[in-house]
Amino acid sequence: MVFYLCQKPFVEPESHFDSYFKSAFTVDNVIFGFDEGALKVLLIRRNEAPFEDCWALPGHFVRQNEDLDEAARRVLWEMTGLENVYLEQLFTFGAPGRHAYGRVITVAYYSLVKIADFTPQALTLTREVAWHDLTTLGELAFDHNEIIVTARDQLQRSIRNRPVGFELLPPEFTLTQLQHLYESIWETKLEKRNFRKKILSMDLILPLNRTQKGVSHRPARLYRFDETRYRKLTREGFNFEVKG
Amino acid sequence: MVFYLCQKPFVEPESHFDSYFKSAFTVDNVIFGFDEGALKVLLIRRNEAPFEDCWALPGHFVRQNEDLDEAARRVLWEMTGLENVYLEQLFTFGAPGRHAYGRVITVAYYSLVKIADFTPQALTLTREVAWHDLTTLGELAFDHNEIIVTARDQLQRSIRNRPVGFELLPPEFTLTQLQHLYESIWETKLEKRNFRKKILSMDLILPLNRTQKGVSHRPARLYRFDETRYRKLTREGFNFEVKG
DNA sequence: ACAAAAGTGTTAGTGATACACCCATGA
DNA sequence: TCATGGGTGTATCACTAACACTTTTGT
Repeated sequence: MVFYLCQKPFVEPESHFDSYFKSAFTVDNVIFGFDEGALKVLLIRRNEAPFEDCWALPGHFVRQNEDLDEAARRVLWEMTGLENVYLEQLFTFGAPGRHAYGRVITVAYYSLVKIADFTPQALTLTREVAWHDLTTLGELAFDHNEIIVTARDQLQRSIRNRPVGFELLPPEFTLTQLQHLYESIWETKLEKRNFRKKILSMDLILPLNRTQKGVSHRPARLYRFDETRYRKLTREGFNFEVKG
Repeated sequence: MVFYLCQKPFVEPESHFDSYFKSAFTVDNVIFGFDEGALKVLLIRRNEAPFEDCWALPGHFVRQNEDLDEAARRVLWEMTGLENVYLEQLFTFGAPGRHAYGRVITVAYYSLVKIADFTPQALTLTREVAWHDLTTLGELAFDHNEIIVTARDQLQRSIRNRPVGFELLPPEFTLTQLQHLYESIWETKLEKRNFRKKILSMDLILPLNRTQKGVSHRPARLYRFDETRYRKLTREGFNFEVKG
């Protein structure tokens, strides 16, 4: 038999704890977008040391009384102007020595956005903001290359069971665009007929009476994602799944 | 065209950063075990304020020059005597106010162990160590109940695609034990014949020429997990999957 | 009329589900 | 001999995978 006895703590720090309260933590945001058939990540060029002038993830220190999620949102907004972005916690990186000024661990967040919905702008602590193609990234500040690799792995896993792909596409898209999105994230080729059958059989994307404009071949039909229906099906136990 | 210019940082902290270096971080370990048909978690009774005498996850401060993974291993060992446990990072909890002595964020780790492999013992900072049934947990220190819920959700997801279940069972186990393990983690009932067919068709567990002892009914055959084969198949693109 | 991508149907095989009875052992 | 859980086979259905040709549009 186990007794649970759980009182409210005394607010009376003991002195031998003081030595632990000398660290800092930051948040770093990995924002993915998809454009011109390629996966992109939003980077900033730093305005301050260390790594001044280097490209880096938009990230900065968390304030003393700020929740982590809140800090991630604030920092993203302050550095790039992006607002109302759904950020998900990814992983925490805390190797000693990863920051030159002291012990700093960083909580990485990630998100998927539609590139057309935002016009990133260099604000605080930022010389420049730009979308970078994932396949041609150079060396970034701190351990940010490693963070991006982790985020990309996570993305590869998560598009399998959650319809996250739709978050990266414009509201109206063609099935071929969706297929290319999966192909570029997984770095594979998918079979057109089976992919379409699978996607359409879920009844999650609605055909519109509109088609692509300005292409020099047969224009493709446009579709949009039926989020309401997705939520309903999910409540009923439906499981989204696309195989690679 | 984007230029990447990424120099080594100067080690010259600027004074306006000082205010950020006043936080601490801890690691907390959620160690799951499985015994008597029920899922268990390893808890300690605390030896120091805050929450002295309360049950809590084995967790403590990370040292200044210690990697997070390393700290999790050390703390687990120091508090419970468990060694050589494979810990995986789970999530980071950082609500302001979660610790009475200042801003403390905690990186939670989790692991699955075979209960019989260890004899937990109360060491540093620990009055008592014990396995607790997950279904009858009382109120724990800090936000540890929330951390355990997160770990449990993660466990429910991860036993689907990784043969983690075998880590919780003794090296030799019966198929019914394995099925009960899945059932208690998912809180569902599975169909015996189909479960066995599915598991055996993967050729990952080897039948032994031994059976259960000391049961008052037909004794079940014992099996063991073929880890070598699992690694080989995984390299070849095989995907473990058990459906609920 | 040609180039370029859109769009579609069928078949064979594999895996999932649902279901009921006999077997081996200890008490 | 009875109670208890161990153990198996088959039929149906759903999904996956593999495959080639016709359609629509712009140039």
